Amino acid sequence: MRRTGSASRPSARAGNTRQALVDAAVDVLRHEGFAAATARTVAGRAGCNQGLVFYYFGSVVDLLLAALDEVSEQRRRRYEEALAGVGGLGDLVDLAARIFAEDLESGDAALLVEMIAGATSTPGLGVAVKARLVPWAQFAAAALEPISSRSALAGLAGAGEIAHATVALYLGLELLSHLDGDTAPALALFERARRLAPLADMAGLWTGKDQTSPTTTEEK
Amino acid sequence: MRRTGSASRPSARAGNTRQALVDAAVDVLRHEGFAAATARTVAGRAGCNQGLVFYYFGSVVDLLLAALDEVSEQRRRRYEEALAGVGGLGDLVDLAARIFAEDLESGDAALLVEMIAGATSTPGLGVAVKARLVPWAQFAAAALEPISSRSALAGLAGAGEIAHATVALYLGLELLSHLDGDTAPALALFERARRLAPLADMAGLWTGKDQTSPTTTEEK
DNA sequence: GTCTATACTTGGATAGAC
DNA sequence: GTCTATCCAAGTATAGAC
Repeated sequence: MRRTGSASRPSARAGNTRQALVDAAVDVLRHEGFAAATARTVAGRAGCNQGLVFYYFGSVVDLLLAALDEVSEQRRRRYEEALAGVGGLGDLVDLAARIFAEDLESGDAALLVEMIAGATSTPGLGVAVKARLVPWAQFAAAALEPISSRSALAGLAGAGEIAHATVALYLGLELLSHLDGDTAPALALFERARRLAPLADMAGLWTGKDQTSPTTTEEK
Repeated sequence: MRRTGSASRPSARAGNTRQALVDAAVDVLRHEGFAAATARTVAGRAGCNQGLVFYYFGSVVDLLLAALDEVSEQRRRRYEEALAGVGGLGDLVDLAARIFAEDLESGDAALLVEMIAGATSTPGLGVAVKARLVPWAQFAAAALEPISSRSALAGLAGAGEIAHATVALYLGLELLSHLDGDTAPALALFERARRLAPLADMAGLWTGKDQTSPTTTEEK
């Protein structure tokens, strides 16, 4: 097998140190948190020298933002893919439950929360993180659109409001779950929602693509 | 005016350095975040020497926990006082909106979130914070009790589940608000809830102290 | 109780050899 | 591109003077 030029141990990186650093940063943020995500720790996990963090990213914060970008992009793709198959409130709750469980398990949700909370003590990080949060809010708004703008609830609450609340709930549940590693309460909540979804579905909370009022029996 | 014994500047502390340190820690956690809450920063704000943190609290973390205790106790008292006057869903939403706006404004919610998120990178802090979170969850459960156990929703979801979700939403909204200092979305959400409350009230979501079901007038 | 001084550690960032 | 070496700043914690 081919070795990289220098004599350093090949470790976890196959010729792409920059990517190895991003991956390592993701890993550290996920499991050790923002405060532990130092240049030395991350570089150590990537199997390379600490100075390379600055060579590639200029600063630690920029590396962490790159890590956030990485998972955000992955998640966004997966979410939108999954959303395509949703045809009712039951489906949507199933999807939300699955997504949340995955993000909780993988630590992706934790990473996001750490970056948000860490932004408080790093000037300028707040706006950068917020910009990267926009896609998540948009995804939530899109997913909830059949409820917020075409259902029986339409007009009672704005789509943006519902999306904001949903993202907040997602983050808050992660925060609590991560506190003691107990994901049971959050998962139970989604399980409950899953069981309640059919009821709400029948009550007219979800409407199909082109159905605006229950008066016409055109095509379903 | 009386001066304290030594020649140091009287600053913000009137003879009680320990309390001044706690207050300063509260202040720093509120506005600068967990990562900025170092012995030097806090002691500086308290107007005393950095070494006194260790003299009084043994470690920085223990000082921060004392700060968390301080605000938790204050909040708990205020909440329970306010809860006494609640007589319907409308009242409850008003109370929640007011409490949340206050906690957002004062930074108390931010302090809690910072401690939770910071716990990730400090071994042992997680359980300590969780223990201090129990009263908040209990308060939420008590406040929501008329909805979760005696209303039309009773049986659909457990009281613990609803309380957990409520606390999570509270924390998540703070997280988002603090990100860019924009509290508008969160406040708009509560404003919306406030307007919707009367509707839900009429729909039977709230029941009085001794009303258990519309069929029997016996006591439960 | 409070301060000064200091030991020790860790982290961000740069310079320069290879 | 990667490493070693190093500088400097900041943090925790302790010792000891007052």
